[in-house]
Amino acid sequence: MHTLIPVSTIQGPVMKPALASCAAPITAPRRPTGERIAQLLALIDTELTVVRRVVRAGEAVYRAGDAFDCLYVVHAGMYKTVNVSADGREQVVGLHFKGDWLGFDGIAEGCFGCDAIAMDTGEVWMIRYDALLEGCSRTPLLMAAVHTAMSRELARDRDSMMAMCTLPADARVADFLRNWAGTLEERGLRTDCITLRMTRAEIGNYLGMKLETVSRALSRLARDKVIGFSEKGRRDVEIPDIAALSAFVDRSLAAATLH
Amino acid sequence: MHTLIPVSTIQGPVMKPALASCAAPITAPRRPTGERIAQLLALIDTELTVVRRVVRAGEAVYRAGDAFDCLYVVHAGMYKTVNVSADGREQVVGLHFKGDWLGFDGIAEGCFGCDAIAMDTGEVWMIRYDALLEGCSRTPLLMAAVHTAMSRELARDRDSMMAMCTLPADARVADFLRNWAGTLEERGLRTDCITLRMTRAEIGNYLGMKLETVSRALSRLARDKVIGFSEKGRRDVEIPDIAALSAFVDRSLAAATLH
DNA sequence: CGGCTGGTTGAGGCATCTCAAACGCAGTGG
DNA sequence: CCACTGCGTTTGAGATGCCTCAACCAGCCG
Repeated sequence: MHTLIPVSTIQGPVMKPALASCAAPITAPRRPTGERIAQLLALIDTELTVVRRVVRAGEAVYRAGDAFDCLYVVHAGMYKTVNVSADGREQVVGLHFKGDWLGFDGIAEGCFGCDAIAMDTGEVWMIRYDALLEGCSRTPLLMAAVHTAMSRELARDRDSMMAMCTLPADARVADFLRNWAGTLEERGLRTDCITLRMTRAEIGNYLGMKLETVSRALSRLARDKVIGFSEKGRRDVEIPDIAALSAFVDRSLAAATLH
Repeated sequence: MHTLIPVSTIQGPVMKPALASCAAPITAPRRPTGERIAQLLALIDTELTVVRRVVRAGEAVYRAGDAFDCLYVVHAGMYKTVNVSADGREQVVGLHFKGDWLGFDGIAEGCFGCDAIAMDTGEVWMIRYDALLEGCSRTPLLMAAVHTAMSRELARDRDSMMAMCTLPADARVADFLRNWAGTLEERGLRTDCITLRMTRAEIGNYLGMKLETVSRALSRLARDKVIGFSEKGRRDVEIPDIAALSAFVDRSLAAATLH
C-alpha cells in the first residue's frame, strides 16, 4: 500500500539512540521497561526544568478540582488516583509507580478530575504543562514519549475494565496481584515477596468488590498455594510463581465456561 | 506560588482564535462541543493530509494485533472498540462518535490492542502517525488538540470504571443512556428519540451485565416513565428528559446508602 | 492495660446470573 | 399469500456469587 517510513527519519534532528526507547516503539525493538523508565527520566531532566517534590504517605499530589497547571512524573513511591463523583462516591481508578505520569486527565478540562494520593513517601517531578508543550515542539522524542505514556495508560484502563467485567472475584484478585508483581518485575524489583500498601478496603474499591470478598479471595489463593502470607502480618504477600497466578485466572475462566 | 502563563503565549506563532477551542481549554472559556469538533476537523484538514475512508456497518477500522500505522478521526458514524484477551474473552470498552479519535491505544505497543468496529455506515479520516508527529511539532495547537483528545478518553474510561463499580444495574443502564444522549446533544442532534444501534447483549457486555439484566432494566425505566419505547420496535428509546435519567441514578444511590 | 484500626470468618439476604419458554419481526422460499 | 426459520427481546423461576451484618482476632500505640 504505502511504505513504512521509520519515525526516526521524520522526528527531526539527531537523537541519541540510547534515549530512543522511551518513546513509541515503532523505531526500535523492545527494551526492558526499567531501561525505558531511566531513559524517560533522563530525557525529561535534560529537556525540561522540573521541580522535585517529596511527598509523604497519604499526601495529595493534587486534588480533583484543582486547576490544571502541571503534570507529574513519578520518580519514587507509589500513588493511587481516586475518582470522586459529585455525589461523593469515591473510586480508586489507577495505581502508579516509578516512570508513570500523573495528571493527564486534567488536560482536557483544565482541572484535575481525580485525587492523586501518595501511598508511601516518594518523589514526583513537577512539569509545567506549558513548558511541556514547548518542549514537545522542540524535541519530537519527548512528544512521542508523552504520547506513549498516555497510550499505555489508556490500554491499562481498558484491561482493568475487562477484568472487572469478565472475571469473578477470586480471579480478579489474582489478576490484580499478577499485574502488581508484573510492574515490580519490569522495574527490576523483587516479586517473590511484595508488600501491599493498601488496605483490603482499598483493594476492594479498586477491583469493584467489598473488603470481605478480597479477604476471602486472598485466603482461598493462599489455601491453593498460589500465594503465601509472610509470618510478619498479612500485609505482605509471597508470590513464588507469577505464572501460577495466571494459571489460576485461566482455571477460573475454564471452570466458568464449563458451566 | 508562580504566575499562570497562558498557554497561548508559548504555543508559538499566530493562531486563528476561531480554531483555539479544539485544544486544551486553559486558554479560552468553554465552547459548545459541536463547535470544538468542527474546529478540530478543520484544523486536521488544513494541517495534515488525511485519507478519507468510508466504512459500512460491522466493518473493522482496524483489528487487535494489526501494526499501528495510523490514527483515525471519526467524521461520521458510530464505532465501538472491543478488547480481546488472549483466551478469547471479548469486552466492549468504548463507544466513539464524530470528533473522537480511534487508535490511541496502539501508540505504546506499536500494534492495536483492540478491534474498532463501525456500527453503521460512516467515514473516518486516516492520519499517518509519523505525519501527525511532524504536524504536532509544526503546529502546537494540533499537539494540544491531540493531548486533549487523549485526556478526554482517559477521563471517560475512568467514569466508566466508576459507574461499573459503584452503580447497580438499573442505574448503570440509566447512566449509559444519559451519556449517550449527552454526546448526541453535544453534537447538536436530537436526544428525545434515540436509536440504540447495539443489541441488548452488546449493551450488557459494555456495562458488565447480562442481556436479560439490560432488558429488565429498560423495562423498569419505561415503567417509571424515565424513558419510553417508540411504537416501532424496542430498538428506539424515547428520552423526554435527560435530567430524569440523572435523577433516577441519584435515587438509586440514595436508596442504596439509606441501607 | 485498653482502645483502635485492619483483618478474618461465618450466616443469611439480595442482586444478578442462568436456564427456559414464548413473542415479534424480518427474510426466505414454497 | 403463508409457513418456516433465525435472531433479538421479554419475562419468569430458580440458582448462586457477592454483599451485609456480625463476631472475633491480631497488632499497634498511648
